[in-house]
Parts: sequence; C-alpha cells; structure tokens
Amino acid sequence: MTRLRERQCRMTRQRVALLRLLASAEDHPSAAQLYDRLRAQFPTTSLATVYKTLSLLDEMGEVLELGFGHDDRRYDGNRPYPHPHLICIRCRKIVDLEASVAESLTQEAVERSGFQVVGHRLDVYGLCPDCQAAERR
Amino acid sequence: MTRLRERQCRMTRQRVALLRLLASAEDHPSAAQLYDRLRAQFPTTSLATVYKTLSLLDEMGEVLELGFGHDDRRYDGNRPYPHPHLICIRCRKIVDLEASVAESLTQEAVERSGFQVVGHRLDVYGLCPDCQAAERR
DNA sequence: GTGCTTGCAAACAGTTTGCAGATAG
DNA sequence: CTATCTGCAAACTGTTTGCAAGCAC
Repeated sequence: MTRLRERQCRMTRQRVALLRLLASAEDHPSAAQLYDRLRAQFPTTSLATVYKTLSLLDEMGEVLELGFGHDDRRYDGNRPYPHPHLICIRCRKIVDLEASVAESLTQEAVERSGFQVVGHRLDVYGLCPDCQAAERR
Repeated sequence: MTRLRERQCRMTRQRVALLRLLASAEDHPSAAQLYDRLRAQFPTTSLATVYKTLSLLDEMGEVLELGFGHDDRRYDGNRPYPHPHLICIRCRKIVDLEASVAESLTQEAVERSGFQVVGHRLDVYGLCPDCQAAERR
C-alpha cells in the first residue's frame, strides 16, 4: 500500500479492493477467483485489470506468484517470499508449511499437518556457473 | 518400451523415435523441442501426437512431467521420479540435483554444483486430512 | 481385417496487449 | 490538467479434442 504510493502508483478503488482481498485471503486464490470476488464489489471490473495489477505487485515483491501445473497460477499476498507448500492432489487445497526448507521434509512439520504425502517437488533457482561468468562481462 | 507392449500399446515408428529421444535427452526438453527433433526424422509428425504420447507416458510413470512457470512444461525421461532441480533463471538450463530432499538445501550438494542460488521452491503433494477421510468412504 | 494411432485443423483456457475513455493526484 | 489506469475486445501461446485416413498386430 505504502510502497505503491512510493512508486508513483495510483491508488484506484480497484487496486485498493484487490490489495484487501489478497491480504485477507486465507487460501491461495487464482486470478479468476480474485476476479470473481472483486466483481462482487465492482461489477464492471475486468480480468485484464486483475492480471495487470497482480503482475505489478509481483514485480514489486508484494505478492508471490505460484505456478502449480501449467494452467494453475495462484497468488499469495500474505507471505510474498518462497516457502514450502502442502498441496492436496484431490481438492487442490494449498497449505503453507511454516518450516525451513532444510527441516521441512525431515517429517516433523509435515506430519504435524496430517497430510498423507505422495510426492514432492524441490526446485532451486539461481545462476548456473556459465551465466555467472556471462553476467560479469 | 516393454511396458508399452504390456499395455497393449502399439509401437509405432513415431513412438519408438520419441522414446529414443527422451532416453537420450540430456536436457529437459519441452513438447515443442521434442517435436522439432522428431520432425528431423518424421517430417509429417504432428505436435498433437507428441502431446498424446507424452501424456500416455506420464500416466504410465515412464516420464516425469515438470511444470516450470505456467507456459514451460518440460519432460524428463531418464529419471521419471521426483527429484530436486537446479534451474538457471537466466538461460533456463535445468540440472538434476542428485541428492535427497532432506540434505539438498543444506548447501552441500548445491554448492558442489556451482550455482549461485537466488531462491527455491518446495512443494509437497499428498492428501489433506479432509480428503483422506473422504477417500475412505 | 480390426481398432489403436496419426495428423490435421479447429477448439480451448489462461494470459497478454492495444487503445479509447475514465479518473487519481 | 495530465499521465496513469481501466475495461473491452482481440490477439497469443501452449495444450487438447474430433475425426477421417493410416498402420501395427
């Protein structure tokens, strides 16, 4: 909110509403879900605006964009930093795992959640040696 | 290959070629990349066939389908089981991390790779307590 | 031969873009 | 006032589907 102002961004009613929705969302809503909820307050709102605002927030690090499956992008406005997730393969529920990566699969935290684990996925992002060299030039 | 036969699947030339490509691919090719390589041998091959075959193999567990970003699906025919990846955010190179999840971010394995880590992602798949109860019915 | 598989084209879903009109500052 | 933002519609991308012709068995 404050950071948006600092970036000479205009606080339109739509943006304020979307920020509120993101802050209060307990789940990990998709753009379409946010759009639906937003339309309750602003019937004329468009999906395009939702996408534009979300990618703006993502660039600013105010929201975490999560790509689960190629057609399932979700947003987390409460913890805009990487953190482990528990994903139900049946109902698609997504639960935040508050645990450090190192300990997260050492059972403890997972077991506490009651999930029956069937798989996992760990991706580490960074610059490969070649690209580190290229960046230096 | 053998498993395909067991499943009363027909070994068409296209399938054999795709299986070979997957087995020999050192990178993590996308459907489009596989299609391009396949067309070198079968100029009339269609993308649709590639997709159909890939999803068949995925169902059978013969290939690992990886969704990085919503429009970046890659396939791994050599290690069709979940394992950590190192992803270069610059050149999109994907390197397999041969390490257990528990130890993978305890630096060791990552450091050995020479990557400069900027982020990570850990998703655990399973059934949430509610769905476990629902499945029992 | 039988019916699974292919290849084309058309359909689809989610996302992005262009632009005229609306509006925050 | 002016530049940014919105909302519509059209464009795009990657993936999926329907169906007639082809080919493995």
